Amino acid sequence: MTGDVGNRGSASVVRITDVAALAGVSIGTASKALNNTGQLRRETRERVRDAAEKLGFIMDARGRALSSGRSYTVGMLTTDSFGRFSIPVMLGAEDVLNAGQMAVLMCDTRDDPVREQHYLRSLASRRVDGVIVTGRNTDYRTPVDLGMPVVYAFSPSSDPADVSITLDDGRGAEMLADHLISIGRHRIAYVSGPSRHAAAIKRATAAEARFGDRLVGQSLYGEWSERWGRQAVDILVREHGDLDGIACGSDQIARGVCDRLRELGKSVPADIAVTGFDDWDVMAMASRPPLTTVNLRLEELGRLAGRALLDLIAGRPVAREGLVVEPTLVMRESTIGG
Amino acid sequence: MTGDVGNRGSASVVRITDVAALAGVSIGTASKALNNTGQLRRETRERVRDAAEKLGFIMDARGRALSSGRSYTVGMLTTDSFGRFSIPVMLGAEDVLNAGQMAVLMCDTRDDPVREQHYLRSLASRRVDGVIVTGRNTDYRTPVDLGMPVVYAFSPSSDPADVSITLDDGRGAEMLADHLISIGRHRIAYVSGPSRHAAAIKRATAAEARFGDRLVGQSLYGEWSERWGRQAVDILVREHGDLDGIACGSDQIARGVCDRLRELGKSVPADIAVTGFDDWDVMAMASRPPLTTVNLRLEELGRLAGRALLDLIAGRPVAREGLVVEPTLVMRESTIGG
DNA sequence: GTGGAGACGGAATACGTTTTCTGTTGACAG
DNA sequence: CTGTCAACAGAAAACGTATTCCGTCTCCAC
Repeated sequence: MTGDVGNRGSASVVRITDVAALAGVSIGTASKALNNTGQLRRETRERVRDAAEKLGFIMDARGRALSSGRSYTVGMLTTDSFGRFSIPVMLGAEDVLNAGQMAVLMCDTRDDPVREQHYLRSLASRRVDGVIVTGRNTDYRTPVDLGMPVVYAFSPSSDPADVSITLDDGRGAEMLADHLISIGRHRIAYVSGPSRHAAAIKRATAAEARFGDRLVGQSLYGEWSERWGRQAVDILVREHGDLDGIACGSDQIARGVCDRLRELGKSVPADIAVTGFDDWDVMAMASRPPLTTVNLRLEELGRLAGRALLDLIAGRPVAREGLVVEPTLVMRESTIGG
Repeated sequence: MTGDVGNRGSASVVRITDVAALAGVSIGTASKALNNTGQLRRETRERVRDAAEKLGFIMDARGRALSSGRSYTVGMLTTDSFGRFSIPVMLGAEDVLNAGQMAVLMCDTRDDPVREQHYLRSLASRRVDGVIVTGRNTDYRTPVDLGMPVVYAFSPSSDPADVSITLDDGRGAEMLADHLISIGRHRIAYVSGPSRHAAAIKRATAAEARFGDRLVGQSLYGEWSERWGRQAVDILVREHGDLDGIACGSDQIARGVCDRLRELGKSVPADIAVTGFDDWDVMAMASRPPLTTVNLRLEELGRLAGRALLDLIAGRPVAREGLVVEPTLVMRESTIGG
C-alpha cells in the first residue's frame, strides 16, 4: 500500500488524529468528545468539537463501522423496480431511517431470485444493520434469510414470526362502501381487478359484505386497466339498467368506468356514483370527474417500517402483529360532485 | 469492546483468517487467492476458494474498504423523489454499477438544499467511490462539490468541465415532425408544455423549424396536463378548422388532445394525426388511440451514466461532450392507425 | 495530613482486510 | 557443484475509528 491510495484528490483527508492533535488530546478522547460518550469535561468536548469544525473533519464511516460493529447502513430490498407502490413506501422509510443517521442501500431485484441472492450477499458483506423488504403487491412473500433484523413492508412475510407492516385493503373497501350507502345509493355494482391478486379479492369481498342486498349481480373480475373498466360498464348497463353506483377495485378501472359512462350519456355522479381505490394521482385527479377513492397512506406504512427496523436494530421490543396502516377516504366529485 | 459486538447473531461470522487456516495458508495468500491478485499457484487458489466455499465465507466489505481505499459504493443523488424520469435513469445506472460490484446508496433530496447538504456529507463520510446526480428535469443544475468523481444524468451540470449525460429533446421533436410530414400532413399545430421548462421550448422550436410553413398558427404553451390538451383542442378547432395534425409536447397533453377530438367527433388519425412525447406507458398506451410518441431511452441514459462513472473511478479517460442519448420514434395508432 | 472517591484523559487493543516487501524453494544453465 | 532466476507464500504494516481498562489529578471530609 502506497499510503495514500485511500486519499483521493490532492488534499489529504482530515483524520481524527489531526483533530485530536489540534485540540491537544488523545484520539480516544477525541472520539468520545465527538460521539458524546465517556466522561469528559464540557470544556474538553467543546475544544475537540471546535477543532473538528475548524479542520472540516468528516468522520470516516469505514473505520467507525469496523470498530463499532455498526455500519449505520440498511438495505432496501424491493421486487418492484421502484414501482408505483414501493416508491412511496421507500420514501417514507428513507425519511425515518435518515433521521436515524442511516444510509440506505437500494436493491432492486426485479423479481429475479438470482438478483435477490446477489443483493442479499452484498448486504451481508457490507454488514448492514438491517433490511427492509418491500414488493409489488400485498401477497405474502417467502422470507429472506439473514442473521439480522428484517422488516417487511407492504408485502408481508409468510412467516408470522417476522415483523410485517401491512395495509388494510378490506377496511378501505368498507369505507368506500359505507360512503356510497351514506349518499343514498342502493343499486351498486362492484368491478374488481384480477382474482389472482389477494388484494383484489379482499377488497371485493369486504365491499360485498357491506353492500348486502344493495349489491347488484356479482362482482366482476377483470384486470387493473381502464380498458377493463370500460368493458365492465358495457356489461353492467346491459344487465342492470337501474344502477346508481359502481365501486371499482382500482383508480385505473374507475377512470375507465367514468369515461365509458360519459360516452353513454350517463352523468357521474348524478346518475351513477363511482369510486376508485389507491388514490393514484395520475388516475384519480385526471379522471373526469376526479375520483372519490381510498388513500393507502403508503408513506406512513414506510415510516412505520423504518421505525420498526430502528427499534429492532436498537434491540427494543417490536410488536409482531397489529402493524396495520388504516387507509383514509378521499372524497371527490365522482360521488359528491355538483 | 467486548469482542463480539460486531458479530450479531449467535454463530460467529467467518473471517478470512478462518478460511486461511482451513486452506493451510496465510491470510495474505488467502486474500490474493480470493481477489485474483498476486502470484499464486493455480492449485493454491483453488484450495483457498474451496475453503471459503465450505465455510460460507462472505468477505467483510468494511475491512476491505478501509484497507483498499475503495468502498465499492456509489451515491445516487436525485432531486426528484424517484419520479417518473429519474426512476428509469436510476434503474439503468444501477444495472451497470451492480455489474461492477458497486452498491448504490440512495439519496433523495426532495429539492431541499439542506437535505442535499446532509446527503453529501453522508456520502463523503462513507468515502463512496463516486456519485451520480440526477433530477426532475433537463434544466442545468448547480454542480455538487466533492473531491470525487461525479456524473450528471438527465439534469446536466452547469459546469461544462463536468461529465453530463443528456438527452436530445430537439432530435425527438424532429423525428415526430418528420413522421407527421412523411404521412402527408401539412396543416399541423404544436401544443407545448410550460414555457419555463427548457425541454418544452427545445421541443417546440425544433418541431417548428421542421414543420416550416406546414405549421398552423403559433405553438401554444400551457402545462403538462391532459386538461391543457383538451383546452388546446378547443382553441385549435375554433381557429383552424382544417387541421390534419397536432404534435404535442408530452404524452399527457396528447392524451387530452385525443380525448377532446373524439368528443368533438373528429377521428384520430383519419381526420387529425396526433403525436405525444416521452412514451410514458400510462398515457401513451392507455390513450385512445394509443400514441405515436418518442421514447427517451432513459434507462440507456442511466446505463451510460453508470459506465461513465465506472470509467472515472477507474481513472480511465471520459469524454466531456457528445454524451447524448438519441431518442427513438415509437409509432402507434394515433398516426398510423387503421 | 491522610484517605478516599470521583472525574477525567490516555495507552493500548481490536475490528478485518489489502498490499508491500522479503524470504524460501526449486529448477536449470554453466 | 554453484549461481541465478522465477515462482510462490508469509510476515507485517497500514487503513481510521471505538472502547476498555488504568492511572492521575482534584477535591473534600475527617
